[in-house]
Amino acid sequence: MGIYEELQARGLLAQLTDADEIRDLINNGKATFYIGFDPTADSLHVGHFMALCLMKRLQEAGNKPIALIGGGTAMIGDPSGRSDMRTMMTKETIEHNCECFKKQMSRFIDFSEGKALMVNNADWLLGLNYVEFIRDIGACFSVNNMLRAECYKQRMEKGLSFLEFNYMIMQSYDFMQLYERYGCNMQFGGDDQWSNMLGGTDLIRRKLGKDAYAMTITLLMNSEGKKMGKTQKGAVWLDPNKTTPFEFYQYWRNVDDADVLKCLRMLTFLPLEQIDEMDKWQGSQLNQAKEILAYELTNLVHGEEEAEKAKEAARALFAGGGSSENMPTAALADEQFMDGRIDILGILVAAGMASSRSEARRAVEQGGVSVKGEKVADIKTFYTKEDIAAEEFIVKKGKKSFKKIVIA
RNA sequence: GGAUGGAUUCCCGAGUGGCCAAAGGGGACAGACUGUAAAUCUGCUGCAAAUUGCUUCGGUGGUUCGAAUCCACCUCCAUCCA
Repeated sequence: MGIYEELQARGLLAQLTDADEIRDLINNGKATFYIGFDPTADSLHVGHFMALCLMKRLQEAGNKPIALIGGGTAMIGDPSGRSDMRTMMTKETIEHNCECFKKQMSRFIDFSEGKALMVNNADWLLGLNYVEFIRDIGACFSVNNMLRAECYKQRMEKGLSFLEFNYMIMQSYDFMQLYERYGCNMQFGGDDQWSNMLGGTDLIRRKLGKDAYAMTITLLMNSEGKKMGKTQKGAVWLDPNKTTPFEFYQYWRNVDDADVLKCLRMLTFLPLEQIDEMDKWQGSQLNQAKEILAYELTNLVHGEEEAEKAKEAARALFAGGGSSENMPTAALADEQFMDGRIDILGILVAAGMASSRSEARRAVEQGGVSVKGEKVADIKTFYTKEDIAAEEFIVKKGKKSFKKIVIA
């Protein structure tokens, strides 16, 4: 089975410009491909993770990946899949984000000995001369065609600025640059990138008279059709300082029944036979599959040690037993105590389990808070430093939110 | 540049002088039921020293005893015309 067939079996392939040609290229290690990452935040998230996995798989199959960091395109902002305009980022922020991306990517992709490249499109985009550029490149794009592209259609109602309208052209130009500079003949990306990617293959055909290919991977959607990897608090990040390994683990541990197998196939590197076996599991047995999913992904992103810790902590909290050693912890500083004591609302806020005392109050009043396994009935319950230091002080809010409280 | 419509709380959206911390829905959070799932039902959803007080309805001023609501100017957005 070639890599193409494997990707297909995992349900990753979405749209391809030329299936036969692409199969031949990637199965035989003849592809030099690129995936673009726009540095819109200071950490990669789950969406990027899929792309990184794809790079890794293809690299292992002998193809050469180019990670393109969009230091230039980020100045514009991709309107695809957006209902509103992106906030403009400063150059400094973008540069900082680029640095963060580089670090995180090297965990997944082997950049040694020219096995992979990392480039920044700021290198060729920022120095462009406007008039030259639109004469040379802009002439190749039909506005009529562009407006028909799905990514702009959605924006026609809410409004689209000329700035963002240019995004497709920039991305197409990137592809052409990479083709000329590094012989890059393929572009991969999320399915929402399809029209931008086609712009690139078209441009290469028009300007260079050469063929290049594009392929998109399925976006990871849950059974309700929403993009996965987002929580109410925002994205699920790969940076442990933004999303702790425990939170990361819990995110996957809690996916819907309907989504577990899909996630296993698309995100993990487990052999397909093993996943097919799990496909037969039903009902509460799926809980095991979720544990495997959570463990595997945490292992990939944060390493085995963190994955073990997260698993241990989760078992301690939910299944009883296990050690509480690795449980998420919040430390209270001296100034958070008044006369040597602190009330339950203060603890909840200090531990980040409630965003305001009002919110904490509601949680307590509704019977959702317990300390050391006992429900807290009164919002005026106080604890002294000694209470907290004496034995393990575990605060639980709701069913899934736990923190071990310690004194700083 | 001109005409018209618009900006309300996490989101959508009602409110057009006091009865408004602001209907309704969604989401989130908490409770019941469960398998750390889904569905369902209930509660709850600005902040706080909490039967009270304080700060919110794009911005800045004004009218008024009293403004999300009226007036002026400004900013941003949409639609049509150029």
